[in-house]
Amino acid sequence: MDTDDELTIDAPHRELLDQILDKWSLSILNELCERPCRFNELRRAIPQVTQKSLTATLRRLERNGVIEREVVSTRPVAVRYRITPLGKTLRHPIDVLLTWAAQNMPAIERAREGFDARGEGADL
Amino acid sequence: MDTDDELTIDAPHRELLDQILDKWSLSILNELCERPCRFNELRRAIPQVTQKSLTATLRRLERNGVIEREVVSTRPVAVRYRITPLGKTLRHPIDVLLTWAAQNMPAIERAREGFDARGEGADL
DNA sequence: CGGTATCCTACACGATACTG
DNA sequence: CAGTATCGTGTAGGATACCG
Repeated sequence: MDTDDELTIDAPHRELLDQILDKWSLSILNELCERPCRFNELRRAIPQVTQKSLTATLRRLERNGVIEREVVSTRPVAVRYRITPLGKTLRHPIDVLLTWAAQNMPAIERAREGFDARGEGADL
Repeated sequence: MDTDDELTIDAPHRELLDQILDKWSLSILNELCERPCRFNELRRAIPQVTQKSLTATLRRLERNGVIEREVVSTRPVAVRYRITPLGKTLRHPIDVLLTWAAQNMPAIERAREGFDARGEGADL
């Protein structure tokens, strides 16, 4: 437990994590880890996301090399997104994160209630 | 590797992760995992953060029960922040994340260059 | 020292309309 | 189907000043 970790978080790391842990990326990656998806499949899988945000997020993930965009020139066009080998290396970190969230959600909720009951952050 | 993960990301999970993986939380938690810190120690450790953002982030982390705030009523007051047992459970997820970032940064940078060179996202 | 209180601005994000 | 274009808004977060 005392792995003496000297990991720091410099700007490039922060920027990278911002691009991959942002509002929609986690859901998209989680989805694409299970199977390749077309654009509208993703929309249905993540109903809250708008076209615009989905497009933007997909582009960003593609730019970072974690997903791939393949255009099938049928009629009408089909576009299929899939995870890349690099993207697959994200699966473990994401799983760890989601598992943590699932396991600790109750404790977090209790903590919030206690905090809020004391009115220490009435404006949060 | 085929753990058949059916982890989904519903709103509460997303909200929770947003509060803990946001711009400054990772740096703060990473710092507090190593030692308790006073307010201005944290500012020095993370020079880019402003007072306002640091205060806000600390409050949010406190609300979620992952850090503790102890006021030492000396003259002038001292305030010491420390990680809680619940917060310590975050160390592994964070380490996994930072390790991933460190290991894959070069690959990501190459992917970005390739993408940008093709001009596919001239406006990103 | 460890914060609040204001003010301000960029940008993330949603809503809506249109297109090859 | 898979986007692009345009507009409008909320708000995260920086700059600055002040306080117990």
